[in-house]
Amino acid sequence: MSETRWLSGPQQRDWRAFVDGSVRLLDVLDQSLKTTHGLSMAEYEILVRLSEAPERKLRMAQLAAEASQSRSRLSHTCARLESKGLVRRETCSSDKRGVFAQLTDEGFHTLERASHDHVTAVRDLFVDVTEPEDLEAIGRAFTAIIKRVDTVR
Amino acid sequence: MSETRWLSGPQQRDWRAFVDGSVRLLDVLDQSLKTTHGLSMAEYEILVRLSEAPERKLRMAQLAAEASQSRSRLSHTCARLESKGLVRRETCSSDKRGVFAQLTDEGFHTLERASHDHVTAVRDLFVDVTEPEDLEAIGRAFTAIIKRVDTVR
DNA sequence: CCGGAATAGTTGAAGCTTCAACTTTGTTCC
DNA sequence: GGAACAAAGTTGAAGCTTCAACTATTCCGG
Repeated sequence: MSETRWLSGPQQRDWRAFVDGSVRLLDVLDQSLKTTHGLSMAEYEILVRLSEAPERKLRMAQLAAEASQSRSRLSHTCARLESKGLVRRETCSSDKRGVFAQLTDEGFHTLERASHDHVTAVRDLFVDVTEPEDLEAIGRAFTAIIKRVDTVR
Repeated sequence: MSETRWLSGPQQRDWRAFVDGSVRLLDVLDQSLKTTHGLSMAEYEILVRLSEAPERKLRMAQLAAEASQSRSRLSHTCARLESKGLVRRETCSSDKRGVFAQLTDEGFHTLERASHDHVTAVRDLFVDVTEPEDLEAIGRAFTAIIKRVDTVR
């Protein structure tokens, strides 16, 4: 076991700012979605991905990948969304192991309402307090991180 | 209710890269800490804050604020850490409502071991795939976000 | 100095996530 | 063609977080 290579002072400050900031930011967005629309951010992400898919439906595995969730978690969450009437599930005819999740009309309208407030909050708390070039840097950096992290998962 | 001001295409890409990337990154770090040292990242953060405090102890409320956790969550988590022998709690003599959490020696040594691997992972998955100027941008941006979010909480 | 409001922290239940085991269906290859 | 293996999802239990209610103590205005 090698000697630990600690982060430099500035690196550590930047890293901690990110961890604290992202935890708090995602927390507030989650609360806000939950209290005003009864959705968690995880549920919201699922509705968004479905709304953008052809016929507003996706296979469970793909939906899980796009929403960065485990399959198990998606199963449970979809069950909840289904019982709220926002999503419907149907088995895939060509591959009988498979299941499609599809956004219902009610789900779509719930998403329309929720996304208005959500985007407003994202602007208020994130975009509007970040310099445009810093926002680009964030996009660049996290795109690379996603690629890196996915090699390890 | 006003018209929704959507994010621009690039803004949306940057925002989504951040959300996906941070979820996946924090996820992997959490798994890794959990499997190799039996600690969640939330627990790890608590140990870190305590280790840096004078006498390695802090009041519960301050610890909660520093670790970006609710008091309730901290109570539960501290109870678990206490039962693992990593933390000890004692009431404050000057304010009998108050409680100090203190890192035990065992907690300190657990942290020493865990932080080695954790920092290595943070380098591998975050620092080393990010351009230095992008890292600075992240630090700057999230420092501002913390300030903004804390006005709303 | 007393009664009401505020602060510190805990608790138990409900809700969500993770984990491991399981069922069903598809794929491979001999 | 069928045995072994892999892939898609689901399930229930255990673990962690959130929520609301609660106790105990301190602060503050009159």
